[in-house]
Amino acid sequence: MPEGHTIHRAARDHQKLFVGYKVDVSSPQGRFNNGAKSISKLECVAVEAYGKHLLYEFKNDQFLHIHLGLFGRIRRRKLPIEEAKGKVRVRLVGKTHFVDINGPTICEILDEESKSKLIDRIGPDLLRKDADPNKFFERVISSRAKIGTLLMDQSVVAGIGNIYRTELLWRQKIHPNILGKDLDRSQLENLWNDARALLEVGVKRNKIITNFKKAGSVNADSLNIYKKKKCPGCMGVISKIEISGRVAYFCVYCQSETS
DNA sequence: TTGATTGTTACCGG
DNA sequence: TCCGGTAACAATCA
Repeated sequence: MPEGHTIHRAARDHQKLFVGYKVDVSSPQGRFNNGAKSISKLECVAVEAYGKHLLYEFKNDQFLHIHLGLFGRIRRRKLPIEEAKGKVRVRLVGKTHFVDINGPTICEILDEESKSKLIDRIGPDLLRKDADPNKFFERVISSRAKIGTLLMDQSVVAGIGNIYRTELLWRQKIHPNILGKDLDRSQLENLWNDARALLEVGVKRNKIITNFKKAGSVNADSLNIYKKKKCPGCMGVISKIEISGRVAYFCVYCQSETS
């Protein structure tokens, strides 16, 4: 379900719901990853997103760390509590609302030290003001890996997932198989700026939108080529390849393999 | 029942 | 050390 925009949107929303209040955190199925106990009635002092990781900070330097993985979902409802839908692994109960989290790959309680370690291994996050794009440029330019792989590597740049990868590379006319070291600085700056702009739209609209043609026109879809057959640019056939275990789409004509 | 899916990590081999 | 490939884990739906 999530790319970076989903997590940042949740962080902003949950900040309003939980910060300053005592929140009950429990795992209805008793399944925190590291076996830690629930957090009970501790004041929530911050909710932050780092890439696709969601961190709730409580008093006494306790952190609830959530990663939704491929299938995770977040449901937010007004109190009173309703019966859990599906397999709820984490439930947060605040003053006015409760939040159920289904299917995360990670749901664990961290201390300050392990939280710092986590943040250290996450690359610059497109949606954070403190992100340093130079770290992204340097990693890519010195790498022999494909740009299609690097964009999905969250230690290189945080927030991009499989759909944005395809759409970004198409918008910038870059073939996913081009190696990082073969790209130039301006291409990387364009990638960074476009990625950030697209993710910000995603946060605002709660939807991945990479095609901004007016509704009513022939190509009014919100995506350009992801899972599509025809390139809206040249009307050519869209190709598929697997890169880092996920399917990437590209246009042979618009995205040249030689940079 | 099978396959696909907006993700990540550990481990191994080259 | 870097890079690619594979398996494991998570949950739901068509």
